[in-house]
Amino acid sequence: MQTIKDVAALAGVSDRTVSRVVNGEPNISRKTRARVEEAIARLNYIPNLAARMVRTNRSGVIGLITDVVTTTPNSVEIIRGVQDRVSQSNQSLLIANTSGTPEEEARVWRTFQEHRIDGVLFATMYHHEIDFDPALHNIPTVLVNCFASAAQVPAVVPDDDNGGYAAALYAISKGHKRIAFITLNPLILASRLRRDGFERAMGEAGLSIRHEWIQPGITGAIGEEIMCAFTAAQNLLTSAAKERPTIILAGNDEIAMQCMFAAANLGLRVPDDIAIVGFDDFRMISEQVVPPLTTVALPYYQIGVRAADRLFGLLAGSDVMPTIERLPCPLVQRRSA
Amino acid sequence: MQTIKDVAALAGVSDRTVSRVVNGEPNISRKTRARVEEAIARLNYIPNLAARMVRTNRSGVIGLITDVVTTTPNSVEIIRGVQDRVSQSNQSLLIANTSGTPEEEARVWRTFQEHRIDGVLFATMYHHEIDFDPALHNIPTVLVNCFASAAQVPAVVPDDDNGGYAAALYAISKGHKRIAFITLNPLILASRLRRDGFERAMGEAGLSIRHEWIQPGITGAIGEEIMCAFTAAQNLLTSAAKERPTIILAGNDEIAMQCMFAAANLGLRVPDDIAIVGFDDFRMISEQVVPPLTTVALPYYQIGVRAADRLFGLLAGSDVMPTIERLPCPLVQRRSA
DNA sequence: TTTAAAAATGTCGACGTCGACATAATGGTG
DNA sequence: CACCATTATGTCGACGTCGACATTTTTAAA
Repeated sequence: MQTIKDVAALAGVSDRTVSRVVNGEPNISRKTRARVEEAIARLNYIPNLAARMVRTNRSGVIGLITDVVTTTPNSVEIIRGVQDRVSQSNQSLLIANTSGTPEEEARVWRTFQEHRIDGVLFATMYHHEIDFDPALHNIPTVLVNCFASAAQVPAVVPDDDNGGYAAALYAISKGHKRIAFITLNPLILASRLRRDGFERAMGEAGLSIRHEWIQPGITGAIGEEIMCAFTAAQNLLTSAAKERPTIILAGNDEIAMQCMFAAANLGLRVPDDIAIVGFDDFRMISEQVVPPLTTVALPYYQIGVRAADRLFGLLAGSDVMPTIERLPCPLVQRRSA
Repeated sequence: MQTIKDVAALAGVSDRTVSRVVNGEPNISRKTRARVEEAIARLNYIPNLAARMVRTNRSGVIGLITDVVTTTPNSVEIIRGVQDRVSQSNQSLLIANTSGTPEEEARVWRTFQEHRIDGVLFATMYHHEIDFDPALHNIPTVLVNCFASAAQVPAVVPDDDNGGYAAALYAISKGHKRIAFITLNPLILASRLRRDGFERAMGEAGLSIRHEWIQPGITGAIGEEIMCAFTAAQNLLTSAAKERPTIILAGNDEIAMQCMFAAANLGLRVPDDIAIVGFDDFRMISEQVVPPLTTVALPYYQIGVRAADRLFGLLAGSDVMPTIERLPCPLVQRRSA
């Protein structure tokens, strides 16, 4: 592999001059720069970042730690957002996965420290609170899709509460009065937040909430969830037309999909007999279901971008935002409501 | 940050001895090792990989290049497989994304070369043939979910053909005679392969293929696909019971889902009136649809693991497999067929 | 033309680690 | 106890780059 010295020799200048050209430093004569660039091209010289790193003590690498990437496939969008932002700053992205176990997590942090990572994005695939002690790792960190209320760690999360609010508001604005809500697993934070938003909107609109119309669509301990949205929807929809809700807000798109199946099974048309609104905007479902799903979008891509953005801010010593930043979940109108 | 010399000073040995302990080299006396480890712990010393890299000229980092991660969320499984295998070998994973543009791709290769990456996994999110000139990059590379027939580049891909075969075989084994196939976009390689497998099985079973029962569920140029599976299924299912297929094999799970909606709309029960088999096993769909979908699983996780495995083989100079390795797509039995 | 300021280039060494080699301590053997 | 084979530890320098500083060249003002 060619080094800066080979280039220097060929161009007939000192290695330091080549270094300057490579790093775009000022005060290089036009002629010298041309000669050096010529030599670089001829030798196909490629700088050695490791060497630079040893010298400068900055790696230009950001680490992304994820827990169980697998559960929510759409959280790839977070990765994509992060990546776009990171490569825009000419940095690189090292990723690692804790599989959810503390041992693995420790190993990952260790590896990152060995790489002298500039900063870390710690992303979870469910929006939830975590135990996080920044002092333990000593690397600037931004939490993604999770937060630590004890410590003052910057975090970027979706605004589930306002998402639920938006869904309810939309239903109300369309004239619905009989509104049901099939929630996520109550053990999940997002479940509570989305429902809170829903109830807030209902309250503000002066609509009463019928408690038998708020049903969990998922139950069971985390890791062994049981999907019961189909049954819940079936129950909601079997009563006489006058008695049943005219719209179901679903805790997520899978639940919404099951509602659609329940409706179809009962011979009810969506959205005419029963309107349905999802949550998350998992395209694979929301766009492919028939009719396509009106849903509240989780801004995963934005979250990734913002998180990386804040990390760079942190590194530059200029992160000014509130510690926990909530990104809006916009309603995406399609045809199911 | 502490260096090996700080540790050496504290332990009262030479830096070289510390290095030996850190790297687990033999011939260190029990006592010395203990003293050094004590010092390491006390100082919280963490080796500097960059420095090691400069010295040894091996980075211990594998690069993963993906194209548009976003389109097929489930291909995260590939990443997860790669990651598990890579961290098992105590290497790290640098990932970057080309967004599908040649400029970005060039940039990514360049960055990887600067990092002196040991090897590259080049993954595409659709199974297809690519133009790939290994001489251009000069880094050991394994292709993932794609292949280059011109050059002799190791590749790991799903065996779509046998997947289609398995689906058809399953249908046949269940006594179905009237079998329809709603394909992927004919422009996609997987479409042809899956269909080939289907036709092979039909041929072997002596069943004739009714051409009006093979319909595309997706059409249009790549990047602007139009989903028409719902309509296709509707057409297939509106004829009288004696005249219509008893089972539909779908090109993927989204298509299968649309078939289920079409069936429901026509008042047909799955699987009693019409059985449906998907492809891909996108859990978000296949497990959540009602009834859950019998489908052919794309072994994405395995593909990731195998690809990384082969890359390490390549690096160790011992990759012996056939250039293009096809991983089986097993049928996952659920309740839609 | 002289002169000072600015621009362009060069010299040297350090970053943290480990390879090559040298040396010292230890343990058996005859 | 001398001797040699191990085993254990140390010395030195190089890896490729860039920071600090020095030197030379150019430019422009006096």
